[in-house]
Amino acid sequence: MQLNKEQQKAVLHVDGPLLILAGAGSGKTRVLTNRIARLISECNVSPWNILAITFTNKAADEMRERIDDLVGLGSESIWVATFHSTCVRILRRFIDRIGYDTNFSIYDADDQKNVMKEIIKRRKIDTKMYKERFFLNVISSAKDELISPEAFREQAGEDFIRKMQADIYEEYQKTLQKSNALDFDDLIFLCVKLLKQDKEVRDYYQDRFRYISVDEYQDTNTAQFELVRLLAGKYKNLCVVGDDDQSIYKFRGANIKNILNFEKHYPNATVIKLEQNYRSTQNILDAANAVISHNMGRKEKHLWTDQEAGEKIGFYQFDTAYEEAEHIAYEISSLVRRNEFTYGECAILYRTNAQSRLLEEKLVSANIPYKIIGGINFYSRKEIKDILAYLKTIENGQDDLAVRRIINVPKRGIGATTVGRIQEFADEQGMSFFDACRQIELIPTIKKAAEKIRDFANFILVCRTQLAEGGIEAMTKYLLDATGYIDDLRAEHDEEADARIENIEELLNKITDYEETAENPTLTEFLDEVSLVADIDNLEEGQDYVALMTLHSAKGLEFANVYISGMEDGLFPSFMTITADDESEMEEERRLAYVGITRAKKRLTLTCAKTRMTRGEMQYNKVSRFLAEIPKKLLTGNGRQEDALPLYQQANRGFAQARKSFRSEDVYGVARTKSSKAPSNAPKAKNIGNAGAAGKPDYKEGDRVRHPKFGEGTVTSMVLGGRDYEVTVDFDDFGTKKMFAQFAKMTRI
DNA sequence: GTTAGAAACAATCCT
DNA sequence: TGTTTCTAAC
Repeated sequence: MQLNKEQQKAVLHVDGPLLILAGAGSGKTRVLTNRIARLISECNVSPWNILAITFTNKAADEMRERIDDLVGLGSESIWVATFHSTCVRILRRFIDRIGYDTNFSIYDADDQKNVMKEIIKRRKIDTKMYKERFFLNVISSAKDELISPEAFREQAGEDFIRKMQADIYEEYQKTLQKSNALDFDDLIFLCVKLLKQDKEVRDYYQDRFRYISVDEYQDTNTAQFELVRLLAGKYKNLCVVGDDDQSIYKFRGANIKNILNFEKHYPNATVIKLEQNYRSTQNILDAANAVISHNMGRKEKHLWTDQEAGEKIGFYQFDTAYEEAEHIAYEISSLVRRNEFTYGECAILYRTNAQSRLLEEKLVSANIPYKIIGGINFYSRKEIKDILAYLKTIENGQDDLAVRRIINVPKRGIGATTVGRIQEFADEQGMSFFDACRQIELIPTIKKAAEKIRDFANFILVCRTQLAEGGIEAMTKYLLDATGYIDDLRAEHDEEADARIENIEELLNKITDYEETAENPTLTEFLDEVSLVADIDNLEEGQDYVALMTLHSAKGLEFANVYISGMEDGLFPSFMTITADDESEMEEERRLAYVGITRAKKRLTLTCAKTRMTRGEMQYNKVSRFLAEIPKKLLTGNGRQEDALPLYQQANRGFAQARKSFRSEDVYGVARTKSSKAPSNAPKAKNIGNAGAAGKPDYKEGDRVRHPKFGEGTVTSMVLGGRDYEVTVDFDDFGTKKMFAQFAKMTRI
């Protein structure tokens, strides 16, 4: 495919700041990659001097691949990375210049919460009034805005609450520093601090990165803006790509002004608009344009396509969310059967992760292969976090949180009281928790547990030797063996434990894979990679399954056939948005709708339900107001736009209070009953996509089996059809179901 | 110190 | 409804 005029103009631009306003589906990645390739082949730029920043690893990998294809030899020295991994790489080299150790740990949301919990306990703050989340949010937005604890205190003045927040921010930051740990926001914040403070480091990177590109620029926050400004400070060969209409990350500090005011920040900037859409049909594009046109204060764009109108947009309304999910599953099933789409071409999008459950259930019973992107990250599962805490302890003994997590896992008879005493001693002496463990005989209050603690500390030291001698994989295997972690799980003999074992094996695979592919594998680097994976990174292309994800995760992706479910006022736009007295929040929500609609290439279906269970409560929602914004002639299906709040009433804020909400008992007059005893909270072992290798199932006709969703049942028939067994099971609580063995995660009992 | 069962609480969206 | 925290009993 040829580049169009505007695309060419962007590709040919070499020196000076460049802003590319790229509408949805306008081929921005092509432009970015082609421009970089040309810099090298035509303009004599060394690959070593090029930096390309993205937001997700997936985007980075994709860009890397495409650049590799274009550039060939030498492309490996181009620095293509996410904001966070870029900062980690810089900090791993130079952070010792600002008071941390270069083998710092990275704390995830869970770790942050634990740190905050302790601070709150120590300060005897009433958790009813102030929750951990509240303070963490305050701290996070402060860091996004590059406000240090000191600056925060200054700004607080005499305000009581602000002063309390300042105290907590300061203590939180001290705790992290003492553990030699950085949270996600620190990665950017401290990198900016380093570059600002240290001229030598700044000069080094400014000189190295002569050509910088930033993708999804509309999502940058103040800290990221500053980082880019510092890096590009010398040569100012900065190319940013973005679309203000797709700015959907205000809640994590994204500042839309970064893109809107680019020309002010970089006065001689060239601006290029990419307005031809190569992705969607005219109808889809018309709907997207109609919705987004209700926003004020955007950069005017005229997205157009030379594709034909295509199918109308489906709009379906159901009585319950149950039926909604059923319909989607049924439709996908028949479209695939008629060879109109493959599973891999279909995606189901929703506003909140919680909506995935129902959809999942219906896809399972319709035998549709699927993969849920997001929800619980693989690396935040209990068993994985345990093992990683061991690895972190081995890597960085100062990481108190990691040490305390595993000191009694598996059970070593070291309880909360003992841990408390060690911590107390460590605090008094100003040493780390692990160092206190190593000198346990100095702690007078500990007698009985002393030996156990000594054993634990010695064990960690042995692991360190193992690591040095045999590498990560060998050491981890030794560790699992010596602690009996897997044996303990195996002894539990239930499917939940089995799933955990599988997850650990998966982790081992990742370690092996890492050690085989990395140039110079180190435990630190492995832990970095693990800490920085996003859910969306797990979506593999070319796999034949339906993708389920939130609208946020879907940004940057495209699918031939897209469903947006839960198009209801109160869900999408969210209840929070409707009740907030801030029109800009509604605009952000509308941009999210725009992002969702523009994901579709050929076929788009919007669905909603009149009733929906949320947190055990029955909710009655109107049709989403965004549906009222789509011209009627573009729609087909049983949905009634009239059931949405009419446009002229949408400015009226009073109605939110009138929303009705009953407890389910009140509606049906029945108490809630316990359903089947199948543990629905069992960790989902592996997602369907990986299950392909499964051979013959270990059950046969007449066997009793257990299914994660449907509980126990009896196998009534098993037929080999196509490439997999078709199993029919008579479930005790759910009746008879027919499914493919490969996708039904059933075990014999 | 450990465990199970009950009570309390909670969800936007993400690197 | 699903998950975390609290409490009591071993």
